[in-house]
Amino acid sequence: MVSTLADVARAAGVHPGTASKALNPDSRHLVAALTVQRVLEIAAELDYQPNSLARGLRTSRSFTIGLLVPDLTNPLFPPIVRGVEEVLGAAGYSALIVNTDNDAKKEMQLFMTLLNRRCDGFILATAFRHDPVVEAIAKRNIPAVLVNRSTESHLLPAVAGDEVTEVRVAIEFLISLGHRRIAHVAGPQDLSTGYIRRRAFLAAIKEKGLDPKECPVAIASGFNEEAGKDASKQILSRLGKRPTAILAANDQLAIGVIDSLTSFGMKCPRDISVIGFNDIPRMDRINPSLTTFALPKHEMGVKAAQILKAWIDGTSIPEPSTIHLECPLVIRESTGPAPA
Amino acid sequence: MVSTLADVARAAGVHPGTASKALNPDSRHLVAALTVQRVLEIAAELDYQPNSLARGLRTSRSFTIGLLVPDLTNPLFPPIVRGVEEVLGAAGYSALIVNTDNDAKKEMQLFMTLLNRRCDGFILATAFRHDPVVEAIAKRNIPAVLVNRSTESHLLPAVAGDEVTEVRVAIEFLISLGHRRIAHVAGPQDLSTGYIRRRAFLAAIKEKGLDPKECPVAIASGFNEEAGKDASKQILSRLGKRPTAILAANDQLAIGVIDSLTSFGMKCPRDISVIGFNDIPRMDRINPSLTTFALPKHEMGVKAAQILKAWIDGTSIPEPSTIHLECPLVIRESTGPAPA
DNA sequence: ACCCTTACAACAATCGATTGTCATTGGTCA
DNA sequence: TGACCAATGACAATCGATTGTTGTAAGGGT
Repeated sequence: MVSTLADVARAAGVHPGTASKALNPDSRHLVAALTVQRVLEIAAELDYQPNSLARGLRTSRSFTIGLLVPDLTNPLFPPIVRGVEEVLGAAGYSALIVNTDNDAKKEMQLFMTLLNRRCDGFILATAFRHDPVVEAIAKRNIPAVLVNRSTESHLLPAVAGDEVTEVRVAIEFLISLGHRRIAHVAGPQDLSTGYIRRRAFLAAIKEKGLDPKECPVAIASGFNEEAGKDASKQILSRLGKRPTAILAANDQLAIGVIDSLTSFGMKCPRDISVIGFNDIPRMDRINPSLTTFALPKHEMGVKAAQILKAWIDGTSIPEPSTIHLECPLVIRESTGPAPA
Repeated sequence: MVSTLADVARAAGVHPGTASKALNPDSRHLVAALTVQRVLEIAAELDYQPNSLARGLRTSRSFTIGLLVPDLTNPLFPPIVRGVEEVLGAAGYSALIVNTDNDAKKEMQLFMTLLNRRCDGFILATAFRHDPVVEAIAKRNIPAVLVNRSTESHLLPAVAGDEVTEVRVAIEFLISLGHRRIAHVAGPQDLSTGYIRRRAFLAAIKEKGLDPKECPVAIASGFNEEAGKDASKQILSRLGKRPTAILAANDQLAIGVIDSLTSFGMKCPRDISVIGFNDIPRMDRINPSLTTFALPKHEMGVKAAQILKAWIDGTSIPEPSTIHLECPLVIRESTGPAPA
């Protein structure tokens, strides 16, 4: 069916080992130019393509990377994946992509299957703040880079947004619009994106001298619209004055917040301003369009892939620290002046 | 670092071949129960995991499938991918996913690299009506299933929406709203999704006795918003009476159509009703929310994967014909009664 | 008591490519 | 002319698992 190295060697009248050397640019100098040419021609003629399994077995380099994402249908991740593939694909790597659904058990299990496939490296968009998979990777000293999320213990390099700055910018922006009572719908606290943004929110509130009692926080059970709606309702049902702005830990939560308003007879941005995170597609077209931070998703993927590639190649062993990329605030209709 | 079969065999005091048989449920009966148990225990103790490269090389089964999509950031595809992984992942397969960007050359090249990785089968969401990759696959008799798109020559099984029916339903629905001048923004004609829908549109117009001269068609250069906008402008700039409804070949085109209206001083649905295809996420939240056909994306992935799995397993060799899944019309704000 | 079957496990070949070692040839230099 | 060296390519071991073949001992039947 497909021709093997032995086929090429036979047709060229040389030993398979010689054919291998002729085909491989690095060892080609060990073979006479004439022989190289003959082998090359016959290889082309037979449409020879090396069997990556055999090569991988021998060289223990599979030119495959494992890419773990929580859920591809979350529009945050495809651009990251594309950034990764752009860099790694050009270098000859293919990506095995799996969805973990934020399930730690599933994550570990899928990681093990990828490991058995002898992936040369991993990119994880799935990290929990305490993540057994990350620990397993670090212990085995396997090249891997985190993206979007980071772990509490800095075992691996990570690429993420500059969340602390973003939260501060959001609060400053809301204050500039006259808001004083600002609430936060936080994401799950076992994820860095949920935890760091909440801590940054509390810090920013304090820093700006706002009254913490009037700046409540509700923790959503997931990064989805339903959870955002629930958390928002918690905040709005509290006794005392309602906030005039809500910072949500991502766009889906923000949408949930906006959805929750009608049942309180309120409207965004008239009564409540809402800010999200990430700027997933079409946030400019929903109603009201959403003010949010434009996470450089593609760039994050590219950056993470570059670090991983250099690590695998042995060009540079990265520091296990987080690279923070800047995210511009995109101002749209969901934010406006605080009601009088 | 990681333990091999030889390690397990040595520790258990048996020959590697015996250990292999003990570990493999199918050949386990060839080994004494006591020995099986000992091998199993030691394997667990050493955390033995078979090297899939070695196994794949020997058995020529990699338990890997190749998944070609045009662009993961198009929200149509992630749900399909998840459907595929749900079925195939459970059966022990991992998926190598690549983006072709509707570039035939890239498609062929990526296919070849996947082929060298000895994928057991392929799922293609990338097919052109005439597709060299599909031909190459069919010629080599490799298990593969098309999804969402089909080819002109039915070389491989395909899973797609029931486009002809959908188009007819759309036209009937618009007629029932009083529309008589209905235009079509078609997709690229080298894709079945562009071609079939256009042909179905022409057929439905004829069938319903509408005047073809008042039911113009414009062909968009791609399935994106910009191309939809351009095509729509072509239609609206024509001499004569403008259409009161436009059927777009997918949701992104429909959005482009809606965007184009302002420059003509028109509004959807007041002046023009718009219908899309696929019901990608958040079409219920844009303004106006979009009437469209809810393509069962996840189910398509599941179906395609099931067919592929059965084929690979040799359980059943599928007919190279297209399975059409039903798509309900989701009626939203973008369609309304024809203006008087 | 002998033959035959059965159960078991060791053995070895194999998948396809890579790579270090070794043998041969021809040429250079003293 | 003889020693030496460079160039070349054949050879063989190897990666790790699978699987058909072979050898051996125990057990059953007559």
